[in-house]
Amino acid sequence: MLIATFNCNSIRKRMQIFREWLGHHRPDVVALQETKVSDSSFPEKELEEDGWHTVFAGEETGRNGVAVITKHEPDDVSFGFPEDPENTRSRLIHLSYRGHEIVNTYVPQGKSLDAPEFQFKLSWLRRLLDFFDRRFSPQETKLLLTGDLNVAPTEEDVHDSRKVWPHVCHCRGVIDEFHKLTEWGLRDVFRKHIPQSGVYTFWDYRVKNAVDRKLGWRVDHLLATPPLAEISSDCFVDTAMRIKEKPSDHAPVAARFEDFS
DNA sequence: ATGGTGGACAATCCA
Repeated sequence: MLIATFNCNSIRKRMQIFREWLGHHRPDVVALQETKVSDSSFPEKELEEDGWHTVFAGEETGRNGVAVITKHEPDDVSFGFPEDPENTRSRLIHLSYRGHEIVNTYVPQGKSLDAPEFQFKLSWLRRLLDFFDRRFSPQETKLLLTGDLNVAPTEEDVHDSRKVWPHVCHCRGVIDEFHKLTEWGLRDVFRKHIPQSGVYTFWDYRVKNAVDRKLGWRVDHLLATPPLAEISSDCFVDTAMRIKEKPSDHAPVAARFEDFS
């Protein structure tokens, strides 16, 4: 079973290379972030024609937006945090999928350390943990938290930790919240398979030749509870997609699990 | 050098 996460930075702009990617990898689940499209304009039909099931939640303004593409019909779907579903739906989708709980989120970037948006980001990470703790058991649930978490949790996850510190994606506050999630029971599936530093998932468009110069960040994650993490067999960043026409500033990250699909 | 590029929508806002 192959599960991927991809901040596509506009699904409409990325439709051509994304359809090719789906056809090549035939994943079971793809979590998308920053679809940047209202629900009425989501390119549902093309994906359906290729045989995919799609759930999505966007905004009329064209900001944020998340979606999940699946090979089979999901068993259950919910949007946003239960206490505030309307205001949080464009950043969070939860699927029950063939014995797995899959949570796709686009964590707020945070703007700057002194901005109210940064407090919103910290509260988002706390609400994620609260959501999991109320509903799931880390030792029993096959839970995957995936998406653009906007957290580079260690110095191995940014090109120059000391240079960027403190950054909204790489500072004490967000790293502490990330650790609370891992202490609760979520394991970093990427790090299980890729121990070396310098493998990234995001490169700022504004930095010239950022990919070649390895000036990236690892902010897109697949975190799994032990029953799921222990059956992962591989994880990779698909940098091939980055050399296509009109790439996103993020690359897809995918993990394979020895499981039914 | 408070820049740079790309995407949303249609003057700026966000990453």
